[in-house]
Amino acid sequence: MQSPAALVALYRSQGRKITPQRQLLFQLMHENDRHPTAEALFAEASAQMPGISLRTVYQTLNELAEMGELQFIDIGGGATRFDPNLDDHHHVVCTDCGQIRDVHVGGVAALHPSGAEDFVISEVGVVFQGVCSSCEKSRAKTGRSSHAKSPALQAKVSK
Amino acid sequence: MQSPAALVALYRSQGRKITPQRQLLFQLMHENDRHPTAEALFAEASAQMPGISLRTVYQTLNELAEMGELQFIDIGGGATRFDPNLDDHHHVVCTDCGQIRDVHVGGVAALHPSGAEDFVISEVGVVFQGVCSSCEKSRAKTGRSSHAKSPALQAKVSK
DNA sequence: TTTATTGTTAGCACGAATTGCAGATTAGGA
DNA sequence: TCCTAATCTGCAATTCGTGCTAACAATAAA
Repeated sequence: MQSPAALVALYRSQGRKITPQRQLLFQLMHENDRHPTAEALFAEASAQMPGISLRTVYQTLNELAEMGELQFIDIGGGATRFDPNLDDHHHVVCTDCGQIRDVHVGGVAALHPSGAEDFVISEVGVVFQGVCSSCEKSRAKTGRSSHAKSPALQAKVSK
Repeated sequence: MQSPAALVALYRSQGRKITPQRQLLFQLMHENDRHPTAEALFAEASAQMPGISLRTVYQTLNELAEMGELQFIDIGGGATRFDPNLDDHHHVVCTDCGQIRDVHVGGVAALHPSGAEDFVISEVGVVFQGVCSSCEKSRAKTGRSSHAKSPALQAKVSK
């Protein structure tokens, strides 16, 4: 998504009001690459603005999504996460700790699905699943093939 | 997933019991390529076995997933859907009506994410988003660029 | 076939995530 | 400063899925 300043201008140009809540959220989301859930963002926001409502966080996120300033990613597992990165990118998910990281992948445009000839494709998303280095370490240490998966991810591994 | 008969044998071999509920669900899921939600499957099952519980449907689906007989797919939009197709395949989603179709995609194994060098990747999933032919038709007919999206998919389009 | 043993089922309460609603507030223009 | 529409907040309601438990039924044993 754009910078907080640019968003303020964009909002103004659309007749939307600039409230302190929105400004705070603009800041917290700007260049945030942690793919937080609404609850997580709410927690961060609450730290700086005690009375803010979770409802407002949801509203603002939806607003920004409608405006195309951010995307929702739903990689199975309860809460929807948001991604302010508008570049052409994809994601890797650690099946152990649940972290999501942005990655760039070449050759995606060359992929062609057979069996969907009657579809007009507009987007392609690739999700890699694996184990991150820190989880890999704890595995080796404890000897178990995998420690407790983030509950949200259990049996949720889609192909 | 395997045929109902094979599943019965598999269940027996694991000391699990063969109940009429399970048998019905085995049938309904076998070669089902509609990627139904638990609710949808429950509706189909209820038609043939009036008293069956939604709880039982969820339980059986989880059971089969644990046994590796089916996978859950979570392409944003409320309910988790299940896929009894164990082949190496991917999905196309119609952003209008929400239908999901299996597709085969070549070259997926050759994709390499840059930015995840510290991950040990185990799976790759590709999701295409587009509009199916029948939705494309209704678009042309009504002139609107897109009719009401399945509510579950609104602003849920992940990349 | 009858019985004993356990795995299963059915329901309902509960929990997490998210949205609908309505009254109280407030940003911004006149 | 005043007005009005846009916002925010808090709570109820909704959706999807799971935990718990008493009633039940599939099997193995007698």
